[in-house]
Amino acid sequence: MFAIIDCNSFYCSCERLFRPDLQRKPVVVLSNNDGCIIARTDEAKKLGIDMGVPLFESRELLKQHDVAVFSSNYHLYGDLSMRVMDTLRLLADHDIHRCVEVYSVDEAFIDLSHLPLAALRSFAAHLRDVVGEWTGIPVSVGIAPSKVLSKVANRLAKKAKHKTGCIMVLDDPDSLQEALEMTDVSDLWGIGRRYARKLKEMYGVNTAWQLRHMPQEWARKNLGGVVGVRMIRELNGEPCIRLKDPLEKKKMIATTRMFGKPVFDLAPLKEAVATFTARAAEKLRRQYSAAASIDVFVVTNGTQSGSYVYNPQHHHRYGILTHPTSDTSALIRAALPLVESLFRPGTKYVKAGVMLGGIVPDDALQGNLFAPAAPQENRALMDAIDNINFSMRDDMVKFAASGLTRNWKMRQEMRSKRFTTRWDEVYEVG
DNA sequence: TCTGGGGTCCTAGGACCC
DNA sequence: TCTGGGGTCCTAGGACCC
Repeated sequence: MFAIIDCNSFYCSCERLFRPDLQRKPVVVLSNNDGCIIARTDEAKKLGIDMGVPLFESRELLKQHDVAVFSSNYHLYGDLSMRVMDTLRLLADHDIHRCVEVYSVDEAFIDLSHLPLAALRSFAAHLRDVVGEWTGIPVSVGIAPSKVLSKVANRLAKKAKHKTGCIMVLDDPDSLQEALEMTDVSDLWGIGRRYARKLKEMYGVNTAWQLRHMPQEWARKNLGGVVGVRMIRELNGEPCIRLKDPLEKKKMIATTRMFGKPVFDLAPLKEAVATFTARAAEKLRRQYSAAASIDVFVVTNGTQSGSYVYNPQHHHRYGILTHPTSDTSALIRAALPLVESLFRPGTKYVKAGVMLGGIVPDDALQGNLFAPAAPQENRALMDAIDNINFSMRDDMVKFAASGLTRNWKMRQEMRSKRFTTRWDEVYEVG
């Protein structure tokens, strides 16, 4: 059996921790750049505020109902996420390295195959209560024989909080059938917009229960090959998607941002890309990896005539490094010529980003026959910079190419304080 | 005026090899 | 003039996730 533990309205719950006055009030959190709404409490959902809608479209509604609006505060959410995950690991401690998979900032799977069926419900309640007590974050728990089914359980637990106490265990055929009949295919983990539409319009498959009875060979042809086959098997209670090893490293590392205001010149564009490269390199070093390729992209908002149409155009270019590296200066040296070659004067740029690929462990760097050996002496310098930036303040030490002006940086007008990670912003009591 | 950021897995198809 | 079969590696692009 698998459990999925999911924090309820995670970002909003984080904000509420430091604003108890908002406990029963509608709260929303905005995406970077205060662009759109990416988290809502139940109260906000009830007002008809949808996920992902642009802020400017819902301003009226928010004002009308006195909704509390926050810019996203990733320092805070990241720190609270760590506390929740640490708690889960502690509670599931029989094999600390294999049994908890942190799936996202607010979700974790736990492998419960060692527990007797009769113990599942009380274990779930224990998780919910202890996490709530220690971190202040409310969570929902779904338990079922496969990951896909546990997500189904979790969703239903959350939908009827008062009835379920945020816990649902699907451990017998009847409860499983009932749950799958109540679940629209579009609400399944792994069925997105496109497949949901295809399933309904072409095949008349509307519920998870119906999908469960489709043949595997049909799924192989029409639902993304082996991905579709796995979906059918998971729905039938046969686990096909294992827990991921927590030591696995990322295969791609990206840092991308919308600009606070549009950029027209090469200089700030280069500054931005250098800054993103430095950030991506930090992430790379944090997992003890090196990258062999770098991809730079810029986004223009397309042609604009008459009424405004959001029509982003991506342009990218990539370079291969002579040998894999995690050295910020080497990566910036590779990135800047790519920006230069992408740049077109007179163009309005709204976003840019850097993606590192060809990621390998940095302790086993393969030599390049045609290039000098990889310079590793910068590693100590890089570590020093990382330590200073982590403990003192963001970007206390940075590369000159990153610039000092940063006119392009994002807007965050309604950000709460970083209560838990910055001494000068720590929460004050009475 | 204004629309996030960071990932994963899979498949098809081309280049290349023996 | 004829023109196989089996494999690997890489990239682009599609679909999905939170």
